[in-house]
Amino acid sequence: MENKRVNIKDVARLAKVSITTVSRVINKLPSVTKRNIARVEAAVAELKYRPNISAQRLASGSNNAVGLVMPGYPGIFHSFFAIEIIRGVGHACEVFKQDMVFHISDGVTPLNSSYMGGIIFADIIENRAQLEDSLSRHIPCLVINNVVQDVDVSYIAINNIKGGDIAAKYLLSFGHKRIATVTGNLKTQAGFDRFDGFMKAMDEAGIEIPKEYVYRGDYSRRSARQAAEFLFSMKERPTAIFAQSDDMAMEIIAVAFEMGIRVPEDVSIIGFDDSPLAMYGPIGLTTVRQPIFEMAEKAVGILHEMINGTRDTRLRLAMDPELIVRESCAVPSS
Amino acid sequence: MENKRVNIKDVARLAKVSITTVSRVINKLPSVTKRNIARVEAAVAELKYRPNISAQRLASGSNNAVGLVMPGYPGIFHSFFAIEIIRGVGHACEVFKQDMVFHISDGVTPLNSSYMGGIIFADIIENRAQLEDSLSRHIPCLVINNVVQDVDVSYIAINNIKGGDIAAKYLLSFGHKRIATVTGNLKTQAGFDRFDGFMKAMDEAGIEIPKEYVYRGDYSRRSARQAAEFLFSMKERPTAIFAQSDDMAMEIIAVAFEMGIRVPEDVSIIGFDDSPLAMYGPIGLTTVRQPIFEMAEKAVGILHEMINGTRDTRLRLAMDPELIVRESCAVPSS
DNA sequence: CTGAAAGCGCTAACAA
DNA sequence: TTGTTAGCGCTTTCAG
Repeated sequence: MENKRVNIKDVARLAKVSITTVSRVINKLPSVTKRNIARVEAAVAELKYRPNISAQRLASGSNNAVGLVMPGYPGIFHSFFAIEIIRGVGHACEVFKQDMVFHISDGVTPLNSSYMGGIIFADIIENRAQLEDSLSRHIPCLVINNVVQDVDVSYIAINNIKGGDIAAKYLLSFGHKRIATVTGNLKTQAGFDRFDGFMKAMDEAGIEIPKEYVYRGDYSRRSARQAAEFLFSMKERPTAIFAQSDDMAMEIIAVAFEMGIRVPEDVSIIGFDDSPLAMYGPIGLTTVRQPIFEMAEKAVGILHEMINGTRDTRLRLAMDPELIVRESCAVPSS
Repeated sequence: MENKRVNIKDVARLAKVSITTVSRVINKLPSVTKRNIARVEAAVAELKYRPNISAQRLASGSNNAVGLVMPGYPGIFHSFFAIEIIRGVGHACEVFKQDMVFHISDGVTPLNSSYMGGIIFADIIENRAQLEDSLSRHIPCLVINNVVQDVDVSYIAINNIKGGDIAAKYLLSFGHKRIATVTGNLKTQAGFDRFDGFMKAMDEAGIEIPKEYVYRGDYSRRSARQAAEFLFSMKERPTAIFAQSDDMAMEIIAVAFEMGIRVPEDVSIIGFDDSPLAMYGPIGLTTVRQPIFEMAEKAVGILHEMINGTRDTRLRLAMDPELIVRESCAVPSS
């Protein structure tokens, strides 16, 4: 039934060379005559031979699959963030001709780390144990999307403080004074930092944000809807709102439409993410773009260097977000 | 530098048993005394030993990583569909303790199939060659989300014809007569089938759909917006619209709001997908749910059976979609 | 119930 | 440039 897999020996036999030569051709080592290369390639083609990767790894000791470990909390897979990471890592792996072993982590199941040449941890939340375990095995690890202080590991993060700052300054540039914000989950580093950067910039500008203008959301559309209904029904409505995710920003705009409030004439809205959603809808959403895809791509490159020993110092990198101007912000009319 | 990995021998030495016994404990084979199990486990813990998967695979001949190959066309990663597949496969792999090797296919790069015990192809579009190649190597393959006729391979698909039928019948149940549809990409099997099922049901019910009531979209929000603007500005407006994706349905609703057309009073809208987006927005979207996650999960189970020879007959399964009633449909007022 | 020994398919010295 | 040979770390008969 299971028709025996063709192996390197079969190829060697057919090509009338040694298995070493076949191995050399497969690995594109120099020092093989053209004639032999041709013979081997012909045999490979005829037999449809594919090297057994497990054997290659075992024999060579090398291990070129990059692991991507993502937290599995509900909702993450609907987030733009998660998708961009998968895309970025996947794409870079394609380029580096490495396999990507994808692991949705429950924080408990141990990783088959022997399998992976290196591991990228996206967002350390509950999988700190896995990270430390892998580290203790001397497997190259890289954390993305999180600034990690308490563990000696390289990371690439997004400068969310700067992101909050960018949003704040942009709103201020129009002369807004009554500025509200709908936060993401403040327990996450990203959520806190965006908020922090935003508030600091306001402070520096001498703009005071009253408590009622700070609505603690959780990135969900539901929370944004509640926030919008609350803010829009205030006696003294804000003239600008910084929503800490595009999803929330879009929901706020939707509520505004429903309530007959015009964007950006009556209220300016700025989001965060530059999700593709931001381009559609009734009005283009001005937002702060996070280079998630680029971060993920870069991570693979760095990991690559770590794996082949080109890099051994700890990397701490925070990538800067960028303002994307569309139509949802303007000077206040009131 | 690279501190030597601990291997099964080290564990055996420390536990004072043979490596065979260690292997047995690792693989949870019976026939090991409790005492020895304990000794081995202690040694494993102390040494932080992890079996080398490449060696395990090589020695056992087995190969338990499931490959997931997805087309890489632009936009796919923003689709609800793709995410659900990744989640479903990822989750099931976790359960079966298999690794998931994720491959974003460009249709050209050959797969490292020797790596995988079996492969799940999501949506055969441009990667037919890879599928056939893998098949010719006798690697268990399973196609999901596509009915495949011309290749002898098992598949699990969604019954989109039925889905179209469900949408049609639901709209008809309210007594709608002027019914329009905004199609997805009709070149895709899913798009065509939904349209087909819908039209047939209309036909059977004796309802004629004029040409202008069929707007050929492409799943994009942009196309939906155009469709909505077109349909809503007709002299004889449809009283109900079947949008062949939730994304498009949401956009149509947004346009309706902008134009002051009420949903569902003036126009009923039914979507397709049951994307999480459908739950938010100004009004709950009635839609047809596709069991994508379940399909992906099931695929892993089936593949598992194929891999260990429990199943060898070709499987052709189409899973039924299901109506999800929310608030966007009602009896026509005009 | 346990252990010795023979590979799994491949790479990497080392010789020739 | 090529081939011989010894493992890589583990599983799996097969004896004991």
